[in-house]
This record gives sequence, structure tokens and C-alpha cells, in this order.
Amino acid sequence: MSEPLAPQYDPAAIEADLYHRWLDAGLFRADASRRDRRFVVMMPPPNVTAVLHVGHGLNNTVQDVLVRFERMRGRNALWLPGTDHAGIATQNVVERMLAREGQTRFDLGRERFEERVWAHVKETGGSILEQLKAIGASCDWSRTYFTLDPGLSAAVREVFVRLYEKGLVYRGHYIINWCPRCLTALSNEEAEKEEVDGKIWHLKYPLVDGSGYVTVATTRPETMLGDTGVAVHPADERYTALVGKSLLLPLVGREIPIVADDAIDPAFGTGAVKVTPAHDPTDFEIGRRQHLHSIDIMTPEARMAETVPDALQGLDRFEARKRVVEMFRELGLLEKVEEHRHAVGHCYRCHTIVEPRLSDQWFVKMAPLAKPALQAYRDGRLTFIPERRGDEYVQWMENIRDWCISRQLWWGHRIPVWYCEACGKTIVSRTEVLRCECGSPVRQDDDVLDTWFSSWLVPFSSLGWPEKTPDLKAFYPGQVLVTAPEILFFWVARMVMAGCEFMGDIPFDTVYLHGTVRDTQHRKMSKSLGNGIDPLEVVERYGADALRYTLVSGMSVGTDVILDPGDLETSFAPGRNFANKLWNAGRFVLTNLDGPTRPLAGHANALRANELTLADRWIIARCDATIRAATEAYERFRLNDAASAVFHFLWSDFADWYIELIKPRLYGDAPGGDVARAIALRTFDVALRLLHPVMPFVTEALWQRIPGRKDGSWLATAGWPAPDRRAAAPAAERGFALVQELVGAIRAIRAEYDVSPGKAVRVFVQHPGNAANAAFQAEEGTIRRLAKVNELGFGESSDTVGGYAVLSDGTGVFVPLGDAIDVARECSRLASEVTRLEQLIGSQEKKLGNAQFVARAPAAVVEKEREKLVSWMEQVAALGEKRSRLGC
RNA sequence: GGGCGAUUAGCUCAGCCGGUUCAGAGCGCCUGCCUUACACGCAGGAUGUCGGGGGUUCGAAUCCCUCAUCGCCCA
Repeated sequence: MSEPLAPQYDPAAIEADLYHRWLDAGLFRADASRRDRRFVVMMPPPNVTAVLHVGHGLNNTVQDVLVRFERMRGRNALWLPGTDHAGIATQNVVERMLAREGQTRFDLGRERFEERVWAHVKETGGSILEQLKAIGASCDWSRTYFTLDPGLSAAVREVFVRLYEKGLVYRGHYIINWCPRCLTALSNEEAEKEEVDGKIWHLKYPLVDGSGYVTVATTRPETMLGDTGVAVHPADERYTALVGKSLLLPLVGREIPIVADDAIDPAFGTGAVKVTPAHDPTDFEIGRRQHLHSIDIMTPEARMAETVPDALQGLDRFEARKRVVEMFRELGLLEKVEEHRHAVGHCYRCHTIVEPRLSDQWFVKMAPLAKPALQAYRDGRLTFIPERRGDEYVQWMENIRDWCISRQLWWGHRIPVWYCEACGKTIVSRTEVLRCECGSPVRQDDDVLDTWFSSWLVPFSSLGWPEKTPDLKAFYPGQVLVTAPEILFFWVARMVMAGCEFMGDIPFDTVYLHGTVRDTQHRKMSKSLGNGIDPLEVVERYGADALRYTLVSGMSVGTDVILDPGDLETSFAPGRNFANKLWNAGRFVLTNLDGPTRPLAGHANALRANELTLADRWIIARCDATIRAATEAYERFRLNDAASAVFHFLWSDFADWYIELIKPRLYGDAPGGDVARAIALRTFDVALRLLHPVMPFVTEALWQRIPGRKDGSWLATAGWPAPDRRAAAPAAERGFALVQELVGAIRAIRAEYDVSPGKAVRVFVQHPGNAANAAFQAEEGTIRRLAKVNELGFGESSDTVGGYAVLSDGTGVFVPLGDAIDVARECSRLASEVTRLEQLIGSQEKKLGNAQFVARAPAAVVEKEREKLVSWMEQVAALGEKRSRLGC
């Protein structure tokens, strides 16, 4: 550990090696034998074939920050990683591979296709977890799971069977969302609603008796081929006389009835609605109530089926739409066309417009499961960050619909249901079924379960459930779930339901929903738009700490993170620069530790209060304030506030000031070097701890070089610094603030008059009271050095020509500059300062002259305002004196 | 159509249960510096009628109403 530190921090030379040393030390492994203070975070399992994108980067950085913070506080931290088999997505990936070979899955057959997917998953799957290591993720890799592992598969079966036995899983013939490209059913959540520009076509259907027409309005004219009725509202007087009559469906020639149904909105379109029970969910309900039959007019690929007239058969649904409209026009039955913008469901995996389709599927009855999950939120046992997300949760839970869980895929958990080929009996079983009770062969349901049907169990299935494992006992329920708002319903809400149903307790108490990473046009980053940022490229160029710092500081609670994919430098250089700053501050501190250091307390040789300088007391107070601020910010999930508190302490307080002003004590002949070393080391150590959750690599690399550590100890598991009220030193903070103000004022005057950096100046300070006196004298050396002052006088100067300034407490500052100064310019500078102050004083006098204010505002506020007024008046008086001395 | 959020410096954002700096940070910009930890740096500086309008209040970026623009969720 004693090789010299490079002047520039090189993350690439440190990160990968350091990560492996953390792993070797087993720092990220949770202890199932501990029963106290667990902190469990379930990673949202990425798709097994996914590659790391910046969204994963954000999500996992947030989790890692929280986990590292709690681990340092001594909690038994488990961050559990895993991968999701991702039914549709993974099947699509392999199907695309087959397509390049000129094959389809049907060419291979189910068994060989499954083998092919497994081979692909084993070969490349899970590499995303390896990639997470590059950003520093401190997961417990010894517990990594895959949703198709035997244990998790057993959990899926157990749950399916239990729910079936309770009557909460059922098979039904309903309208579901169908993706004609993926050729599978989707849940309502997987059919993403999106606004599209469409039209409303007004179609005329002639009455069978030839007495006229009824006009229906529709956004999907092609579905008229499957119409089996027209519905109107029972109270709609326009149509009362027609209810019960029949229409002759154009193009098809079918007679369909006019029925009355309460669900019809008389204000929409013409108030008469065509009813296509096989292709629309509300029509399906109307059809049921009105005893209309269903005619399925489409193939699984959404082409026109044999149930439509010959001329239209085989057409794609959108071609059919055009053709149907043309035909209506030709027949003179197209009354009008209106522009119409409306929401249409799209497949969340391939973005194809979904087709409502009538089919046999398995469903979960959700209302009974939602009840306790909703109650948990209402009781305050479950909270959302940001809070308003709770409203969305409630809305969804209250209007919950049954969950379609069967998928017409080959990759996933096969539905544990068998049908007897002889007696037709349905057998639902936890174990493989070979024969029916009647002795006949059985056939397993062809379908697999929705991927989310395994994901919703992860908080306990990943811990061994339904077995009663030690892990399950030690780590359920967990604490925080961190994810993107998009999957609040897909996953988060369902996990809460599953936890309540199968474990009797919610799986986490806090749901932290972070924003989305977007480009400068506020578009979500995506592969297809080509506006993504590759986190691994960022790690390579700027370091993992820089990536993490940028993501954390760009993200306040619940807001999106905007980054420019075309300009990584602007986004990530600040993080890299901060890491480098820290590195160099560390380099300075560590290379100046050759002299003796002393403990701060608890030892005979400990520092005594009377050995501390004003600056020492100030930095200790600042450090303590930073501990409080950062700790509270982490606790409240305000990660950006935590990062910025430590940033400010390290860069401004520690590096810009404290390091600069202890230099003489460290390598000059000023006394107190051991005190300065002890305090610099102590406050720097604290800062490393506070920053470690956000920037784990550079902080650990430096901390490992701090002398006197216990062998084999790591910052990653070092204790969290405790605030200490005794460190508060308000007088020191005020006094040192005046020193900083004075140095700033002198520097400003120097810059104003182009005094060359190497040239020392004389300075005279006049203070109205004694408040600042002690501070200036105590830190006289600091003032001389930092402002390049060769003579610091107190009181009047015999010179009159120079630069003047007034500090906030009314202290006058005079820098004699003789010929260097442009008296007219200085006069106008001071005049504008006086004007500014006089305006403030004017409004302040008005405020304080207002009897209402003095009477109604709290006494402390009034007092504060009076003090401000006094201070400004002192400043103006001092400036006036300066001006007269200059002869303005 | 219903509900919610946002609008603060050129950019990205803090501040927002009213007064504790006369509105802050980072980046960018201007000026001067290679001062032996750091030029991925140091010092100094410029920049905002806090989206428009109205109201409550002694006092509003902060509370209420309204309009405009953008975005999210649910139909």
C-alpha cells in the first residue's frame, strides 16, 4: 500500500481489481444466521438475455447506494440479484436467430426449440449480471437465482395449484389482448395504451324491412364483418321505435337485431353502436347480456378468416379496413368520416397493435388478492416514494381486473394442468401427471404462464419458498423495492398481493420509484431510437464512480434524469473531476502523514481543546454538520442531497480551505502539525465514509491507504460516522466565515485592479466591534497567505488611495494601492454598492415601520430583520467614510 | 373524458408545510493564474421581472384561483 499515488486518478487501474477483492473478502454476503436489523432489497431481475443499458445503470446504482449505506450502518444487508426468463422477449430473441437461419420454431418443434433457447441462455444469459459488477453493484452473488430454476419453478406450481384450489385461478372463454406477431395472449398491463390518430367512419346499415337505415360510428370498420347486432341506449328516443327490428349487414348479408343496452353512450357517434362480440371487450359483454352470438373473423395473425366473404379472406386487418371502407363507399353506405385521436393497445414487447380476441385462457381472480394489498397501503404499512405514486396504486387496485396468465409460448413455466384424453377431466397438479384416474393417457396444457406469474413470487421464491429455508426465515419480509414506475402494476403491486396471500405479510415496506433516463429532447433512451448511453462505455472512459455520481446527482426524488447521448463529456466529466479531486485531496493528506498523529479523544495523548485553532474547530463543526445532512438525506432517499452535501464539504470546505490553511503547520515551521494531521485525517476519513455509497471505488482505494487501520478492514463495511453534538461550534463557524469573507474581499480587490498574483499587498481592517477581532488575529497567518498580504494592519491607514470593501458585519477593509488604482472607477464601484444597500435599507425601514409586521410577525423574525437593517446601515456608513477618504 | 405532475440563470436541476443570503449548485461563458495535492486545477466575474394574469397575507419562487405550454397515469 505504499506505492506513490499517481497525480491523476485512473479508475480503470483500480476498479476491477478492487471489486474482486471485495468479492474475495465476502463483504456482500448476507448472514442468514443473524436475526437482527436486516436490510433486504430484491433487485428487479433483468431479462436473462438483456445487455446493460443506462436504465439498469440508474436502477442498480440507486439500490447499491441504499444497500451500501445500510451495510455500513451495520445492518445485515442482502441485495439479492437474479435474472428473469422473460418469456416473450427471450423467445423472440431466439426466433430471430432461427429466422436468420431460415427457420421457424415450428420447423424445430417444441422440444428442440426449448433446447435451443436453453443453449442460448446458458451461453450468453446472465451476462448482464457480470456487467453490473463493473458499476460496483454489491449484490450477494452467492444467492443469485433464475426464474426457471427448479426451486422457483416449484414455487410457481405451488402457487398455481393453491390458487386453483381456492377458486382464484380459472379457465375461461373471454376477450383477451392478443399480439398477432408474438402469437400469444397478453395481460391488460402488457397491452400499452398509446394515442394514435385515427378516424371514425359512419356506416349505414339498411333495415331489413327497407324502411331506412341506422348509421353506426366505428373506429374499426373491418370488424363489421363480425357484427351480430347493433345496440342503442334504451332511453334514446331516436331509436326507441327501432329496437327489436333487424338490419341487413352490408357486404355480409346477415340479419342482425337492434338491441337496447345501458352500456351505450348516446353521445358517442350516432348513439347506435355496432356490436362485434368476438373482437371487442365491451361488445363481448353486450353480446352476453343480449344473447348475441360471436363470430371470430380473424386468424391468429390477424388476417381475415374463412368466416368473411370470399373477396376479403386472407387480407391483413388493416388492408381489410381499407377495402371495407371502399366497398361501403361504392355502395353509398359510407355516410361520413371524421378525424379521431384515441388510445390503442400495443404489445409491450414488439409494439404491434394488439387485437382483442376471443379465446380460452387461464385467469387469476384478482379482487380478493387486491384487498389486503390495498389495506396495507391504507394502514401505512406500505409507502411510496414519491408519495403521489400511492394514488396510482390505489386506483389500479380498486379497479383491478382479472389477470390473463396463459401465454401461447414455448419458453416459460408450462401450465401445470393436464386433460384426460378419454374422460376429458381437468387435472391440476404440483407434480407431473402421467395418467388420469380413469387410466387413460393425459395431455398437458400447451401453454406457459406469464413471466410475471413467476416474478411476483420473487421476494420469497428466491429465498427457497415453499420450503421453509433459513434464508426465508432470515430475509422475509424485505425493506425497500427500487424500480421504475412503468412496472408498478406489472410487478410491484402483484408482489404485494402475492406476499399477503402466501406469506401473510407484505414483501417490503417502501417502494422507491425513480425516474427515467431521457435524452435532451426528453425521449426515453432506447435501442431503436439510437439515443442510448452505454454504461460500460462510460465506465471505461470516466470510471464507475463518475457514472454513479452523475446518475445520483441528476436524480432528485421522482424526476427524470436528462442526459445527452451525444455529449458524454458534459454529463460525466463532473463525476470524473470530483473523483480526481478526492484522489488528490487524499494524496495530499496521505503523503503528509509522515509526522506523528494523535487521537481525537479517549486517550492520554488525545487532542486537547486548547490546542485547536479556529480553523480546526471550524472544520470539525462543518464535518459534523455534513454527517448530519448526508445521513438524513440517505435515510430520506434524497440521494442527490447526500451527494451534494459531501461534495460541498470535500471540495469547498476541506480542499479549498482546510488543506490550504494547514499547509504551514504540516510542512512549515508553524507548530501544531500533529493536531492538523489528526484533524485532517479524521475529517477526511469521515468524508470517505459518507461518500462511499455513491462513489465506492475511489473512496475505498483511498481509505485502504489510511494508516493505522485494522488489517483486513474495508471501507465497504466500516462503520457509519455518528454525529457529535460536542463538535458544534457556532462561534467558530461565524468567526471563520468572517475570515473567509475577508480573504474573499481582498482577493476581489486584487482581481479588480489587476494586482499581479505574485505581488503582496498591505491590508487595513477596521471593525466596529470586537466580534471579528479575535477571528482575524487567530487566523492572521491564513489571511496573509491566502490573500497574499504582507502587512495586515488593524485600524486606520495613513494612505487614502486604494480599494475598499465592507464585510457583512460592517468591518471595513482597505487595500492601499497607490498609483495602481483608478480613483474614479473605485468611486463608482463604491457608489453602486452604496446605492444597492440604500435600496435595501429603504425597503427594510418600510417593513419595520409597518406596525402590522412588527405586531404580527414572530418576534424572532422581527429581531432578525432589525439586525439586518443595522448591519446594512453600518456597511453604508463605512462605505461613506471610505468614499470621503478617497475624495469621491 | 377523469386524475396527477412540471414550468426557477444559455443547459440540467435544487429551493416550495410563507420571513432565517437582498434566489442557489454543477456545466457553459468572461478575466487572470502551470501558487511544490489536483489545469479533470486555482482565484475573480457576468447572467434570472422564479411560465402569464389575478388573489390571500404585514410579507409569496414558496399558499389559492385562472390561462398557456410540456409530460405521466387511467378510461
